Amino acid sequence: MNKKLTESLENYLETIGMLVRKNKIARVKDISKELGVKNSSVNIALNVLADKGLIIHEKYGYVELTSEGQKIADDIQHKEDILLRFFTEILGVDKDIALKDACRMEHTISDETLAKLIFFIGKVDKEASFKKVIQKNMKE
Amino acid sequence: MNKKLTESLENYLETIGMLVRKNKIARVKDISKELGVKNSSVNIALNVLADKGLIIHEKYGYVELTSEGQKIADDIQHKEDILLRFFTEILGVDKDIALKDACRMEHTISDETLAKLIFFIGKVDKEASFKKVIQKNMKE
DNA sequence: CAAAAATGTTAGATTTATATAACATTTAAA
DNA sequence: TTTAAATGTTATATAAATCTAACATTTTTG
Repeated sequence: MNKKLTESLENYLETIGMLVRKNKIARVKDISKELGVKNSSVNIALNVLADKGLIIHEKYGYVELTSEGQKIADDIQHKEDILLRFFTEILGVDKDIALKDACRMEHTISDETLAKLIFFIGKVDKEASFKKVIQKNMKE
Repeated sequence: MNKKLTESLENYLETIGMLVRKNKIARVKDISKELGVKNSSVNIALNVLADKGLIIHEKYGYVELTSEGQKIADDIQHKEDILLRFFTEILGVDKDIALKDACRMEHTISDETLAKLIFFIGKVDKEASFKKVIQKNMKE
């Protein structure tokens, strides 16, 4: 029943989730500022997300995530977090660049590849010797 | 002067490059089959690419890459290759899934992150002990 | 509280990428 | 070598995501 969202809609959901976490509320203005688009574009996207049952948005009011919308927002944020950690902690990519990459790739990475990344990071967290070997090899 | 191509146009260029490599020539029909779109869609994309000076396409004729187009096609293919190798050889992702991921991420990975992946793979190639440690930690 | 400022919404336009359907050209085959 | 099949092109339509500009509502402030 749940067709895949577009990258754009995923970004709206993720941004709403972040704003609610940070400010308790999410407003059209904040979403547009965060994503670098116009209020009118946000409004159109919000209507689509509301139609899909992923947010609640009363006219001139705040935006809230439904539980389904929250789940998707969390899922995307999780993908971003994993990719960011992998790029910075394992590959040693500069943080700003790593974040930009993560924000783009979070929409396309498969569950399988994500699981492998999680496994990899988990191993590095647990096994100090593994971490050491990687740091040694990835430096310079 | 060279604005970034859309993901769609990158895919067309990459596909043309692959077909020329494989069959010596690239035809509209083969491009549409490869990308799962209609001939008419291919035609429109070819007009755009020709306008940008990336391909040569005479009416009812074969499609050729200009040297600039070839360079871009090679660049994208290289990104795909690196991502595919990383996913399969380092992370142990199933090949089919890894290829799909690579085909999507090749359009968004930054040069910096790509360079780190290349470095990582290069180290694994050169340092047998490094490879061993990864294989041991990534198994099961 | 009334006016001004800020914020939100709607209508209509643009761009990109696709499709279908009709038409044109080229290639293959009877 | 003419006709049928395959291939390529064009015209027109649709969907998604954005924009600008006009309008509506809410909030702030003098």
